[in-house]
Amino acid sequence: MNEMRSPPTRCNDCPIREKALFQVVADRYLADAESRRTAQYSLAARATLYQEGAPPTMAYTLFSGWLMLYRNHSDGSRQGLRIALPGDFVGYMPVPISGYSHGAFAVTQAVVCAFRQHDLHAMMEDHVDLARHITSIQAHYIAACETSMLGLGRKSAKERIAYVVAELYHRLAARGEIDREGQLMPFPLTQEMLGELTGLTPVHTNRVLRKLRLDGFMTAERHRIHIPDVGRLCELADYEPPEAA
Amino acid sequence: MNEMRSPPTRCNDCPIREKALFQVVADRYLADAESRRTAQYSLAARATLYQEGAPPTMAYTLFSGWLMLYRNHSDGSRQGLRIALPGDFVGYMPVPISGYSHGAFAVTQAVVCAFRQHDLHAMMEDHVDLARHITSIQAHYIAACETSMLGLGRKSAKERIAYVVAELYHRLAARGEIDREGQLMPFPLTQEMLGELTGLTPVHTNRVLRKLRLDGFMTAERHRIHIPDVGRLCELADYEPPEAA
DNA sequence: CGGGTATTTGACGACTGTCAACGCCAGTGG
DNA sequence: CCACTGGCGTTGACAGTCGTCAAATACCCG
Repeated sequence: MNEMRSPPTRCNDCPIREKALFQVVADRYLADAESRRTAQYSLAARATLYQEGAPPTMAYTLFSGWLMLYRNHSDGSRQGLRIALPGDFVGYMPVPISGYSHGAFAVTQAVVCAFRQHDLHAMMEDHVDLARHITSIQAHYIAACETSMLGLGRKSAKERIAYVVAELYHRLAARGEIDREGQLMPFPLTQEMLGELTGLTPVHTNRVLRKLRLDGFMTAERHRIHIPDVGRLCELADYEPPEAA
Repeated sequence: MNEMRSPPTRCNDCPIREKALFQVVADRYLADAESRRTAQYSLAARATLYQEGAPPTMAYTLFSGWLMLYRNHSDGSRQGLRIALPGDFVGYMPVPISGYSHGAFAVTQAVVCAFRQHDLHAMMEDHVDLARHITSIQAHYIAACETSMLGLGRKSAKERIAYVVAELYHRLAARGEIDREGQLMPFPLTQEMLGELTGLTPVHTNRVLRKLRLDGFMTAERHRIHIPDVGRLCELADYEPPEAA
């Protein structure tokens, strides 16, 4: 599918059991999953994982790195739909769907674990609640999409960018990827990608980032963002941090 | 929940079997469904079916009329997410979800059939492929949401409005609700609702509709729209009619 | 060090929102 | 039957956000 994708390898060096966030297959399915899972892939930064419209043969759990889900527009531009972080499950398409509804590419170098959709469907037969689990993952993705629609349709550029950053901050925090002081977050997205997620041009994204910096909300450096006051950023973004689990 | 909702009645006057588009419960589940289904509700135009954040006790199949799914914004405005047409299944939220991710209200007078979420979950245990069916409904909704995100983020007001109309045209056509000549479609949405769906203000929606009329794409009258050339409208909207089934 | 990618900035214009006012129409009550 | 009333649609003037075009700068990788 993409020359940047390295050949499949068995997951021996990265066994499923070590991935606390592996969403799809809970402990009870592990033996089953081990036998059905096909391979682990390593993706170079910018490599395509799957393309919009392609036959959905595989679904993936992200082990490491960031992915971006996107949708192409006929004018050549691209709308970012969602950033996938380690532990997220992407690319699942139930049977009557004949093509991926979106594309996915690696923002950073990334490692994914691939499942055949066919195997997942078979596993849903054997394990009733796996179906509910996948249904739940879909529902969470739906809620995120609805939130994005609200943002794209109603919020200003400043609020949309603040929202993307605030949400990523909390998703990273839940994974322990925010530093001790809670002000510095890794941020491998380019300004162009941030604009794709927020429906803005790269130029305007840059201007808004400057304004956010001047207003003291955040300082976007190379590959990371400093946030002096997360609460204030969330307030601007109208983002409600989820209840700590 | 809403004073405009009429008291529940049994479905005797509107048996499930007559609804060809009833998506959730295929023929094989009908006996089961009849016993579990609680009631049929009639909604007045503008009545709320369920509210964002409320405990998701019920899910609904729309029998007649139009619904609009929406999400409230903190500034008091509202983002339209999707129009539900007869046969559509709305409001399903899997177990870990504690509140509806969006609200729904009746655009026109409407009749829905209500299922307890609890019963649906139980039915998914007994009927394996019902789970897949619901998963598939979710996936179609996801694809629609992704398409909307692309529109809200990348398309002009003219294209977005054209898209909503073109999509509704084809969904109505599939239900046989377009007249013989294929140019006149029912359209109960107010311009304000159309603006909510497209992320526009009512005023600008009106201006764009005028421009679409001047350019010969459509004539929006009271409760209906005339489309002289559907193909040209779809081209403007960048809408691909689904393969005729 | 060189070349490509990413960021930054300015000037300008188009698109869309805001505010305000008016007209149209259907339903209501006298 | 008619006046009233509220919702919806329409239009104008104006402002602000955001996109486009262009160019310069900064940064990374080889």
